Amino acid sequence: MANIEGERAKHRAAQIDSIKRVASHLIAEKGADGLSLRAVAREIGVVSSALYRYFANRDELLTALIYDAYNDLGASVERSEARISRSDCRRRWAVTCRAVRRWARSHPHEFSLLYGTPVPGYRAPKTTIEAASRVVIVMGEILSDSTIASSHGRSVRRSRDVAAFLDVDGLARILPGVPEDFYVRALMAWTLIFGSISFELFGHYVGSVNSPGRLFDEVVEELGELLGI
Amino acid sequence: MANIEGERAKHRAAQIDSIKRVASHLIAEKGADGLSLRAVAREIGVVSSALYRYFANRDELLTALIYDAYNDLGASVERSEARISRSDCRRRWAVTCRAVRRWARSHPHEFSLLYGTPVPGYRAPKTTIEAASRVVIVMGEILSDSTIASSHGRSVRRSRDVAAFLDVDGLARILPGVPEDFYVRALMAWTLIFGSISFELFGHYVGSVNSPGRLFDEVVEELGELLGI
DNA sequence: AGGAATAGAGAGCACTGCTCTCTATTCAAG
DNA sequence: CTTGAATAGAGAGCAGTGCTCTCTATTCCT
Repeated sequence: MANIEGERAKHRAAQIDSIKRVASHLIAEKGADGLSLRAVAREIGVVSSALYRYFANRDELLTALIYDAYNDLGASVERSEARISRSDCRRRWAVTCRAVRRWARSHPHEFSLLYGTPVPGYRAPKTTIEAASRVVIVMGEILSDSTIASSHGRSVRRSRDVAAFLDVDGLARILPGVPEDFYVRALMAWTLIFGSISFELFGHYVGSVNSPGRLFDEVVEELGELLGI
Repeated sequence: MANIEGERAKHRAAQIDSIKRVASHLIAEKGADGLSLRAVAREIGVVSSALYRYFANRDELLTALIYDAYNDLGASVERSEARISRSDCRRRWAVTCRAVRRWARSHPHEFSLLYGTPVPGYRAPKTTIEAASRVVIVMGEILSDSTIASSHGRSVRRSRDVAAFLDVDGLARILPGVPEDFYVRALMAWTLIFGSISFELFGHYVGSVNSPGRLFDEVVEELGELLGI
């Protein structure tokens, strides 16, 4: 079972790769709605029913592509961030945020797939969530490092018991060393970064923002201050 | 031409109404992807080709529904905000933001239609943009009123020349009396309010936020402070 | 009253996701 | 090495989609 050397197993892996590659191109060109199994089959020179040997249905293929896209985004952001000196938290923060935006702008349809309207009912296989966390983890590390380094006494609003509405255990794993008072602001930063990019890509800034990139940089800086980075 | 009294004109208006009503229900139940012209036709007891007498294609019907949804959201938010004393800007701000969230949660598919992945290529007929502005206008008025009332000297980051990347004319119309230094923060607030709701509805808070409502309230308050409301 | 505009019916085209059956190939165990 | 099982793909077919075209009945306007 699952003989990795067999001719069949090899062919299978290659086919799955082909399917995902072609499907990925289709999505990049025409968006998730434009992804048609029949078009994929046509492209790789096979009849449409053959695809069902590899993916039970369209949603399953889409889920696989979502997983890959999260990993692509994550890897891209990790690479950019890794190039910056660990001690320069401000720059790490700015570079990380800009890397997210750059990926989003060069993969608009994939970004929509990840952060736009969810396509299936739910799309929360555990592996997907894990892949989705990669960007968040990078951001969390920066905040952690900066908090530890500066032990700043920056005033944070009266904290209220954050444990009442946040999953403090989960957040503590992403934000080690960061006081709970900061959790709300950290979530705000995460949300606003992706919210800004969505607003830009989805056209909501048309008519009020001429250079979304400049605004984004301002937002990143403002958030850096709010977080004490 | 356009005789509003004629039997035909009356029937036409009624049919358009029926179509939109049925289509709206379909979207509310199954989302924009689940909207099928044939299903609408079936429901109102007419053959599918007849619908093309009223809407040139699916996108045009969708655009009409988007327009209506923007207006429904706008009217709902305006109603809530109007109930608060004009002088109590903090409360007006909180109530307005909560009204947006309440509408979004009771109309999740419509919210996705407006603020999720854009469906056609572009959807920017002028009337739609106008309808979309209603919520923004309410928010802008609150910020204006609070700025004028308090003439606070709250410290805002070095301003940079905002005119270089924002449409200051357009923004000045929405934010009369608000100094340009605040424009970036105002845009941040707008973006974060809708970004938070998107993250909640699209499932990105699963695993880190237990009560999105509580988090939302915190965010609203934090934004209020950032804006000096 | 008669010609023009309109609403709807109905057939049809090209496309979709998906299922089912049937054949050819590879695999793995005797 | 052979033989029976597992697998990949082909091909037909079903039910659904958006949309177009033609044809008929009704309303409108002059």
